[in-house]
Amino acid sequence: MADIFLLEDDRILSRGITIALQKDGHRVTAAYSFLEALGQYRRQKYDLFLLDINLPDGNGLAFCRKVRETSETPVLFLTANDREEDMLEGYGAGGDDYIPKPFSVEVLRKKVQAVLKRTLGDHLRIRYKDLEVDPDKCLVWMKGEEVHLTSTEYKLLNYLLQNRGRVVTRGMILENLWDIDGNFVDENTVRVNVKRLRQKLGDANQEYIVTVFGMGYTFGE
Amino acid sequence: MADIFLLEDDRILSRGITIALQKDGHRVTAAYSFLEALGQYRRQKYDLFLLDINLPDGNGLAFCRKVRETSETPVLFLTANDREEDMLEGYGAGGDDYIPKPFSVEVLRKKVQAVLKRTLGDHLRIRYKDLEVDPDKCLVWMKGEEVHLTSTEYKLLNYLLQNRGRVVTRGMILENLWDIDGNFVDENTVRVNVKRLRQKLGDANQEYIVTVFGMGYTFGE
DNA sequence: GCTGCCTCTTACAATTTTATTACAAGGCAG
DNA sequence: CTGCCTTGTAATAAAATTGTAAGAGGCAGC
Repeated sequence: MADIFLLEDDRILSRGITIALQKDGHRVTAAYSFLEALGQYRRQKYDLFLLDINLPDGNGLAFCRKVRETSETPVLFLTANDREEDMLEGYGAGGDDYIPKPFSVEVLRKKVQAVLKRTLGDHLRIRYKDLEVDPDKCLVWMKGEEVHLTSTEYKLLNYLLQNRGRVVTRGMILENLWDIDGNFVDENTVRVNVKRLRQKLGDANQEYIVTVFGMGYTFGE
Repeated sequence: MADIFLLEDDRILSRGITIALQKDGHRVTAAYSFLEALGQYRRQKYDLFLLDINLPDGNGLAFCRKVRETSETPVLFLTANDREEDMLEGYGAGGDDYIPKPFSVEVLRKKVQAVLKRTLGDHLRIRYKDLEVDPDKCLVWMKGEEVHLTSTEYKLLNYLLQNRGRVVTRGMILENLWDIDGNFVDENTVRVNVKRLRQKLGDANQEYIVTVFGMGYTFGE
């Protein structure tokens, strides 16, 4: 299961690719033009970019370079088989592989699978809307931007994520995140930390951490 | 995966070779003239030199001798097929093999692969930015300069490298690098050793060893 | 609107965590 | 033994985090 960004102007082909990949459990975000892609791709982290090279209003290669400026996310190019120079340039722009058109769905799935296996491994990231959490690195991203959290904030976020769909009271949070050894901590402590977390996540409107009046907090929804 | 230095004045050919080798997972640094090569090649360690013999401003053979003064790094020559004397001279200058022009990309890849297999074996060097580590020889280079590390520092660096992408706590480091036989060592020991390592690596800005406040350390990123 | 309760927000000081430095004990080669 | 290098400890400085308290803002019931 991975997040895949697809840039392909042929809508019918795009639809086909999307369906094939979704069948494999991936989430696909499709863009149909260079400009649209530029506007969209930063809104979330992706595990793989699938880029058509020839676009009516730009070039997939340029887009690849743009991606490469800030990340190592793998890139697969879709290109007409007879345009060998495109293929070569694809590697030049930092692409990981290419799929010559026309291609069978099987080839596409295999290539995608291979790249994902190589790059993701068993590495698992948690995503919700524009939020992304990497439990291994203890890193958090919001709209693609890395957000620095303190360990308390990180633990708090993690706790809320693990209890998604449930309302957790401040008491529960205190019990789980603060070692209560007779050393009492004010419940307001939780409020302050929630506030700080919200601030760092840019979550003024409680899209992520939602207050349930009289109860506590819940994540999302 | 290896670092390859390419000296070839024909830019189109150079580009093609670069792309082909990158496809095989190698990193290629290209120089287009004798002088440029002289200035560049010391900035990093390479696993293989690919040298054109005929250059407008110098000679690949001379460059090869220069390389041979300080290292045993393998050298492959690119030479026009009809200049047999070049080929012979190539071996004289310390070259390991030659590839007659014009050559197909396949031949190039095979020869490169063969040489690397022979010289590197499964020997794997770790590189990150300007840092290079040879786990077999326990040697470390920074910006091409060898850095002397004590065994503790080396073990520490290695541990961090092996856990790249993960945050390791001071406790984990202690458990793994210090034989805790009831003989307790202060956690600050780790801090001090990290400090010493950073100093030797010239890593004042934590580009390599990054502190994760409240957690521990992580390598890179 | 008013009241009482719940939640948010803010600034600040205390605490915790990390970095730095100096020093002394131990080890090893000559 | 002597000198040099390594390495842990402890003390100090620097940096970052975190709890508290107090006031502001909301919400529900009346």
